[in-house]
Amino acid sequence: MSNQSIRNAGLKVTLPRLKVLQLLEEESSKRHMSAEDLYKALLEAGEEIGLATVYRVLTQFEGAGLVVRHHFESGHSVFELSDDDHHDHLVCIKCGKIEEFADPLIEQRQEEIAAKAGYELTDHSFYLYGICGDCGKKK
Amino acid sequence: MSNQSIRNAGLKVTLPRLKVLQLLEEESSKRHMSAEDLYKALLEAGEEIGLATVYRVLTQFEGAGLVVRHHFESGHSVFELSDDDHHDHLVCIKCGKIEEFADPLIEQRQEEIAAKAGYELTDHSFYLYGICGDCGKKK
DNA sequence: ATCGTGAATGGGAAAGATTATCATAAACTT
DNA sequence: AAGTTTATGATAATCTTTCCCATTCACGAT
Repeated sequence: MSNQSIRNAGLKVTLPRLKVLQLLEEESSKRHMSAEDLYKALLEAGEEIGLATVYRVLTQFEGAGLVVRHHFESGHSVFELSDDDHHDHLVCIKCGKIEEFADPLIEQRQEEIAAKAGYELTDHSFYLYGICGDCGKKK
Repeated sequence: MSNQSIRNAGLKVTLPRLKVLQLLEEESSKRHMSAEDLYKALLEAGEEIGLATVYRVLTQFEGAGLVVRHHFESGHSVFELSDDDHHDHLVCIKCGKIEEFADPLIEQRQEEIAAKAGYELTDHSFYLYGICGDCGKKK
């Protein structure tokens, strides 16, 4: 339950935090949302929340490992609920559709590359951009 | 010569374009520079140039394939002179040092992943973050 | 070398995303 | 239930990038 997730993250359970987390739980698998997206959606749902609070809460959630921040190409951040099994993203540059994938072979290769260069790997950012099947047809 | 590169890109050879390109040729292998970085460096070198021009020129260079734009994690763009052989980046999160690497195995795997999902791959963004050998010692 | 024209420039205003400020309101402790 | 601390919300501020437009520049023709 969202309630516990927030507590486990070491954060007080407040209404704004709950609302943001619940919305992410509903939507995050369908689409990746920006702070603005979440703010508007909550307003439309009749919630009273400030944009600054949404930004703050998202930053805290990110720090606590509850959500993952992505940059994609647009420059601004979008967020996704973090699940345990890591995955990367395949983004359609026409319609914006996002598919997720996991590839153990690439994961392993990354470690090897980092090790060879004397780096201790902490994180990575990996996005594939292309044209999805649907968009490819109707050119 | 920078002169020809600009012409080949289908752009008029102007002083600002020359200066930006030359600065990238000197610095780009050492560090990746933002529009602001380039602007300041040119001012300090006594050049008269406007910030808006730097942004415009970089966007044109990117479109012409002369430079590559990276987002890294900071949110703002940095630029690198593009060379023919593609490579990705390994970034130290402590000191900011950047190493380049190329891995045919990963390149090939990307194609396979995209194909399996029905996507036609157009681009990708791949960064590894870690702690470099130097920074790892002096913890 | 000079001229004319369309394209490029520079400076400031504008836009978009995000963060800082601070008085008010909401949480947890007692 | 009261007090203390922390979070919130509205707005201002900041940062990066783009837009606007009068002036200047590059380059082909003279």
